[in-house]
Amino acid sequence: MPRAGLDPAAVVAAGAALADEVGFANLTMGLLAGRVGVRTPSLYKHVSGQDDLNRRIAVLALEEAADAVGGAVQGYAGRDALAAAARAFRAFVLEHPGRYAATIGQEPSGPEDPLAGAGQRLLGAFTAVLRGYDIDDRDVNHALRLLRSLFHGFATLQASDGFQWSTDVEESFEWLIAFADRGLRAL
Amino acid sequence: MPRAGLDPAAVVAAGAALADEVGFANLTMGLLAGRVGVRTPSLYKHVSGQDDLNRRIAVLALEEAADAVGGAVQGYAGRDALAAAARAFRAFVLEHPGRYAATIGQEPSGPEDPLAGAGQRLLGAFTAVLRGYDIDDRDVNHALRLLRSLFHGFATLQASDGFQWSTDVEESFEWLIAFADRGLRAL
DNA sequence: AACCAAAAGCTATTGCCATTAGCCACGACT
DNA sequence: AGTCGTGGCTAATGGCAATAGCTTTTGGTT
Repeated sequence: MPRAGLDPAAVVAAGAALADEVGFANLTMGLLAGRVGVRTPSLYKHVSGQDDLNRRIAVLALEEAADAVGGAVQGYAGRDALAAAARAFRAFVLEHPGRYAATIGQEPSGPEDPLAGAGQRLLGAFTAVLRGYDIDDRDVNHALRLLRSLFHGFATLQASDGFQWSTDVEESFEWLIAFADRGLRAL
Repeated sequence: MPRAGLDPAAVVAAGAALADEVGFANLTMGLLAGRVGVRTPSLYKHVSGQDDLNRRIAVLALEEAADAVGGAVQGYAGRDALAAAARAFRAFVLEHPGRYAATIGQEPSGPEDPLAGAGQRLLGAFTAVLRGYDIDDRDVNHALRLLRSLFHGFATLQASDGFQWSTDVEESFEWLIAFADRGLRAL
């Protein structure tokens, strides 16, 4: 039996890719094992179980999302930055619905949890967007939560194809960006 | 063996209550059976399986949410209506996290699906809120999606205790309502 | 009042999935 | 060449969903 040359990172990456393909809810250890060319119990040499796998996928997703949003914002400010961040975030969720779903309902066990760090990085990317607006210090946290709620809500509703989002979703999203921009400028 | 006197509605109601208590992810057929005083296979006389149960819980949750929001809005208009709807929706999600979680990721199979009808009712309650604002017909749908995204996002992030929402979540929520109100009035 | 069919329970069983135990081969390093 | 940790394997366990098939209650009909 030749070695498969796996390591935790490879297993997690494959798990994330598989989750995107088959849906997070349908990600099983057996399916993942088949994908990486190994029998199920062998996966336990790299991750300690399904919970661990899920958490690691969530961390990966948050880091990638933070990179995507952070990268998209580079060189922009104000409305342009907001639009870039929003589009990047939504694109990420739609392209990687499985790994993003892994982040829902995960909460960091403590400040040392990698999940907390990854979450902070994503939040930081949105904070950068807010710096382009003239917002009172007291309002920054509220505004941050607003943006997070708005984008998370829109992306997840669309990803689950919630309710007859039949047409012009793009248009609605652009409208939403404009709405948020007007509101933030008016503070 | 005395009959337990169950019917589908009772099973679904008990399932929803149990989901609120133990979390939607931990709702199992065995647990529900124990709760209603019956052995597991007997549940299958009332619901066709776990998927069916989940969908029915989701329908119940959407109907209840629609009732809560619709009722709260009665007699109010404009900002008052918006605030009432927002608070009612959030209160519902926080009081019934399990059944609300059942609605996430469910998509109606067709226009005949009860899930579609229940979703429409909830949407209708929010539409009523928008009537209190002077919104161009072309924008109504966008605004509806905005509100749905905003409230869904906020509620689910808080319910999953997303990111250190440590304190002053109430304040953030009121801030968010004010933000949306200003934006809608400015249209 | 007796009867009977449908409904609603039950036990037993199957099969899938996560997880653990314990064995064995590969291969890097001495 | 020897050795030892790592990463793979088979086998087994336990939980859960689901199905099969039997039995009892129940409510309506004669």
